[in-house]
Amino acid sequence: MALHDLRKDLAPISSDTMADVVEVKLREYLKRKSFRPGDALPKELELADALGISRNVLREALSRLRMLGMIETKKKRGMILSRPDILGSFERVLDPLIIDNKTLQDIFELRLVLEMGLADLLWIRKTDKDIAELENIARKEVDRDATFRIKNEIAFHGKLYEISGNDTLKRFQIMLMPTFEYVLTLEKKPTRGKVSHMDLVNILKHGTKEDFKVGMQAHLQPHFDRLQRNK
Amino acid sequence: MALHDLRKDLAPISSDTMADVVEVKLREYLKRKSFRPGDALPKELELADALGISRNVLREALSRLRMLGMIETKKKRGMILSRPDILGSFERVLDPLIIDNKTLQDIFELRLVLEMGLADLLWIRKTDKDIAELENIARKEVDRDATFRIKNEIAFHGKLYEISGNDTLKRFQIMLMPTFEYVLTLEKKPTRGKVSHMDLVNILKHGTKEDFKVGMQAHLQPHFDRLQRNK
DNA sequence: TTTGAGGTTTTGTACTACATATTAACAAAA
DNA sequence: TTTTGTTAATATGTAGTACAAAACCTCAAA
Repeated sequence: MALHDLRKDLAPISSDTMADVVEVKLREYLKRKSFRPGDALPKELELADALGISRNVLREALSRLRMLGMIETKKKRGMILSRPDILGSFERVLDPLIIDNKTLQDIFELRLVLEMGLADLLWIRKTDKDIAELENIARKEVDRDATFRIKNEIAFHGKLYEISGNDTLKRFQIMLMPTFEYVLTLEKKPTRGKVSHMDLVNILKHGTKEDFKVGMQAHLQPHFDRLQRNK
Repeated sequence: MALHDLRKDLAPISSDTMADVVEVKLREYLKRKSFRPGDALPKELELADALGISRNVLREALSRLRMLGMIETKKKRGMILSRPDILGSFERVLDPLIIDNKTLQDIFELRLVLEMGLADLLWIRKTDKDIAELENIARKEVDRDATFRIKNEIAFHGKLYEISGNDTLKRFQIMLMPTFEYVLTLEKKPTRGKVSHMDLVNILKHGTKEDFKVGMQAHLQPHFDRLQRNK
């Protein structure tokens, strides 16, 4: 019988290490006991004893939770539960160089989707001050070289997310940006939409939300064209 | 002088553990040497020696990278670099119960933004088969109880993301869903938009992309109203 | 050619020991 | 009485050793 036929019937056994198991158990434990941020956790030896494992393994699992920001430890006070930074761990693995092409493409699209969906939030939160600052950014980019335009492009869209008043969203898009840029470099020719940043500013100032959606779509049209071509 | 005044001038010193440092160093090392997925890494003892640390500390750092999916280890073969699951670590911390309210709200909005920005992708990728399946889901939800409607709500929007053809996006929204639902339960009265799922299906079938954007906006209008109120 | 035995290597786990930082308690000094 | 200094206790951080377990290799035997 061929190997791949066998594989269908007998999947390779999953060999979780103790640290893997303990990590899950600890997370379940924290949840079940409904600890609140700031609450003190049992000490390492107690946990290790309770789980019937060495302090070594326990610490490997704790190290993971500590990386996620779920717990903090002080030398004598012991461990306390804390609020994880939900984007922190995401940031660690979001490196264009280690992500496969399919996922890179997915992230590229994800940013397009975010950009397109931003209008409703903007219209709820935008202020005259915001728009003035955005206009400042847009005004700077005429007649500058490519390097500057890229930096300004980031500044402009970054400011848009800032206006959305959503810190998580803003941080998220900042993290997505390098991947977005990276995918662009894979393409040969530079792409520019028919609607400029300044056009978008003017729509924000005098236009309607629907105008803005149409405008943003036109601004990003070259990217959508590419998706269409690779369909 | 008051304590918080002092804090402004003298920030508490950050005491990174060795594991923290080693984790960063390892990530830099992997990047600098531009390892490719599948490449074998030096063995633990060699790494520990090179870094001048105990195998213990090294393993705590490795444990983190292993959690992120950046490396895999086999008993004798040693460690190999692998592709991290970019959403895996995100999933671990995305629990409504341990996230602060501000971030919960941010995530709620994030999902709204995604939903609103989905139209362009849908129009590039949708097929008749997709729409038929979506219609099936929408048809089922008439005259059912609340529990069923929630499950169906998830199925419907899940299918939408599936049509987008973007696996990362789909997984992402599935992970966001519990948080979204959780925020909804914080609200008193249930909210229903003027545009139903079936309406959206019909727009997908016969309408334009712009119609769909307007429709989706109306569908989610109650949520945006709430944001507006809490402005 | 396949099977089996034995040896080797590398990770996985356990245990011990000690360093270090932090807290608490108490004594001493202003 | 309040502040400062000292000491002891304690939990985490780090190091080191030892061995188990799994995977691989080689070679011999069926």
